[in-house]
Amino acid sequence: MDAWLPLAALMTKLPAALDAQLRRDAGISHFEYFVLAMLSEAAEHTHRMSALAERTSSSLSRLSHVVKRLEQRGWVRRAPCPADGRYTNAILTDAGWEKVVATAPGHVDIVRRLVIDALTEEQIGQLRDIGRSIVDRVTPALTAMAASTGQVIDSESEPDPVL
Amino acid sequence: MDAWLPLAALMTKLPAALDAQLRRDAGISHFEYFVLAMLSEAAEHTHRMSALAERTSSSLSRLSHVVKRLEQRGWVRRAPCPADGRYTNAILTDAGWEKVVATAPGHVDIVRRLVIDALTEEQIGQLRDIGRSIVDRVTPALTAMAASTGQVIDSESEPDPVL
DNA sequence: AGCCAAGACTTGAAGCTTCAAGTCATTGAA
DNA sequence: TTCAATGACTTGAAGCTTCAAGTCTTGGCT
Repeated sequence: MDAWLPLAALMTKLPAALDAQLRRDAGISHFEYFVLAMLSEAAEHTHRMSALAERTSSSLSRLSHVVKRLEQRGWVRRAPCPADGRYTNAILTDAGWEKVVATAPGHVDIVRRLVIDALTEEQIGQLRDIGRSIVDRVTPALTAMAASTGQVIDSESEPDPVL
Repeated sequence: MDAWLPLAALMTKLPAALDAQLRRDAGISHFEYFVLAMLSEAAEHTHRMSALAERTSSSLSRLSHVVKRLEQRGWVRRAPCPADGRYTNAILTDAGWEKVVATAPGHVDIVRRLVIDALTEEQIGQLRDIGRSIVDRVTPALTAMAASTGQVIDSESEPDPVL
């Protein structure tokens, strides 16, 4: 409880703060920014939708809706993958690149102020390790739960550490 | 970046995992559970709406909508505060109490498995301190941003550490 | 060749959150 | 006393996410 309550508070408040800054200063949500940022780092400013969903930890459905909105705003365009027509590529436009360049400094600044500056050098290292450990547990659990909708966890007979 | 990326991943995936477990096993969202849990810990199983919003880190509007749904499901009821008619009390019903009692073990179990068991004793202590430090920074920043909608952060002329 | 199964999205509807107004009770000033 | 002003919600609409189907392409089987 001692450690869980602060973490629970963190998980609700920090995303809210990041969202508020981006919405106020750039008119986009944190998730929209994150999608643009991931595309800006990709080779050719291009990503398959499924790979982008993976990188942004989102469902394909959510990503599809968001990319449609970003497309309407002129920051992204979509094209079927020339090599394999089953895939769709999301491509950052020039306007999209400029949006990222204009928006990134303010975002980086608030992350630094709210997270990095709140901690000592030592704590930053601890946070990295703790974050990785938890994410490594959560990721397979999330996959397992998506696969077993409607079932109840049986912690007695199921020694699998995943859940 | 080293520490930020794991934290960003944590903030999207851990809430998703908790939500999935509660939705699957109890048919409620994590936020709905949290509201019921806070009420179950309160004296008389009662809280003013504004105090409950504070404790759950949510807006009054969001809480109002959620409590309405919980009321429709019979787990909560609302009554104006006898002492001061401006306030509204949210009160956990007997059925609501039973819902919490039935739901808590599964939720506690998954938090333990995903968070606590992923860490050493030492890391749990570190996480508590890190979480508190960040939340202490984020909370006033969030308040400040709510108050200054539409304005741009000026990091040069504004030495205030809040943002 | 023809078909079917699998994978990769896309879409429409339903549910939840946010935003902007609106309502109601109480306090304080004229 | 009367009447803003404040504070505490509540509500309806708009926007975003999730869920369940539906579409389209490719690879493999016959």
